[in-house]
Amino acid sequence: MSAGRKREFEVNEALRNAMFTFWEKGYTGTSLTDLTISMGINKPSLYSAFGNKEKLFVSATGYYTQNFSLQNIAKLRADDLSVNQRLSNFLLAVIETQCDPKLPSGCFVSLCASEAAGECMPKNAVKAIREIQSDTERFLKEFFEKEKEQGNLKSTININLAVLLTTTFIHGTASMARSNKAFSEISEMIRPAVESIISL
Amino acid sequence: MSAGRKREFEVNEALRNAMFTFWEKGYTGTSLTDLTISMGINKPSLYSAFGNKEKLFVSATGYYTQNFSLQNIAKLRADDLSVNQRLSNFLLAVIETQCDPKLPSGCFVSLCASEAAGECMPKNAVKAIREIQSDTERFLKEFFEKEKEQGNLKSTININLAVLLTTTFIHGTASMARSNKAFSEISEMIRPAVESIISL
DNA sequence: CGTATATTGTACCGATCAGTATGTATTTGC
DNA sequence: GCAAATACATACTGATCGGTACAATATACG
Repeated sequence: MSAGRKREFEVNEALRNAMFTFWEKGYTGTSLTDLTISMGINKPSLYSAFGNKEKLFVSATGYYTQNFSLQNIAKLRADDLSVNQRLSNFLLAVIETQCDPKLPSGCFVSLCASEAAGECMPKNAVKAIREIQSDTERFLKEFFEKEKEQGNLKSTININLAVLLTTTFIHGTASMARSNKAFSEISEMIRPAVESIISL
Repeated sequence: MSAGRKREFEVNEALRNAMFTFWEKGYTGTSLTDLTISMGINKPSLYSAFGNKEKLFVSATGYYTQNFSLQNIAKLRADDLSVNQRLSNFLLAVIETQCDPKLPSGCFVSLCASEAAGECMPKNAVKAIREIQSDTERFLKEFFEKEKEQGNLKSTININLAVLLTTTFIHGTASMARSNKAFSEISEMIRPAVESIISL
């Protein structure tokens, strides 16, 4: 082990809190002061551990992917369930996250992606968010393609449209959750949404 | 007419450009400098004509309502068309606006509503955005209720769910437009979306 | 014309932005 | 115990934030 004073905070825990702050306020809306407060450290510690605001944001997107995105995506892969059940469970998990009172409302990715279009975010921050989006699209595409191959969906299904309907629904529910619509109401939409996708 | 030097800019045109800037960058992301540039005036002119940034934003939401929201809502009221056609035309108009290359991408209301949840927007700005949202919900609710009364929808339809599905779809497509999805793809979703709502 | 009124441009205000220099405290290796 | 290395806390940087004071300019009305 190298010499030097020991770090007095958990990097991963600080990163988690940083991600929550970005999730709540967006990239531009989050100040360095917001971050140092939520992370419980001061600026020099932040800069030495994470580089700068942009790099911290990129790290935060990685944290989100590992601890939120991928856990929802996993719901698509429960082999013993029907297509309908798997897609429904996936959407339910997404909406639970969006409405969880212990988390910021809505969706971290959806919020920052909309912000990114305004061109007031640094390049690598935009890139990181775009990558989560394209990853999600790819996972959904693979899901629908596999189900189609296995005969669980119509052979005429338009897969690109199915993916787009799914992501559109997720971003829509994120917006509703962000506007404080109740989980009980939002989750009611899963059934009609899934049916319209599956019957394509 | 009162004495004094004449204003060298059109208030309504300046307001329009201010609204476009908020639409592009959100409330927090838009600086006074952004505004004075897009409006083609300098700060004292802005403050004398519009009060301050918050009041300018409130005025901008009014401009949006009059010139964008209400024009789309009008599509719901074409008496000679079927429910399906009216709702489809409404959604098509919304998506055309969201994807119009001459306008900022996505939806002004959706963007600012998501931003508002982060609590970095002044009170009256939040209030103005929330009012546009509740107005839209009220118009949609009236639309579905009237159609139900007239027997154009099932008597068992869940109207609150129909409204929520519609607004969720709109906010979802706004997010897609903001992520540069093509109009041709987004508009393809109208048919399945409308069918799932109408068949409730 | 002269005066009151309104808008303009410039230059400024304190506060906050992202980011850093510097000195002190703490740890390891020798 | 001492030197090198790392992290901490404080205080600072120039730039930009929203907002304004002030003087110059232009208009209407007496």
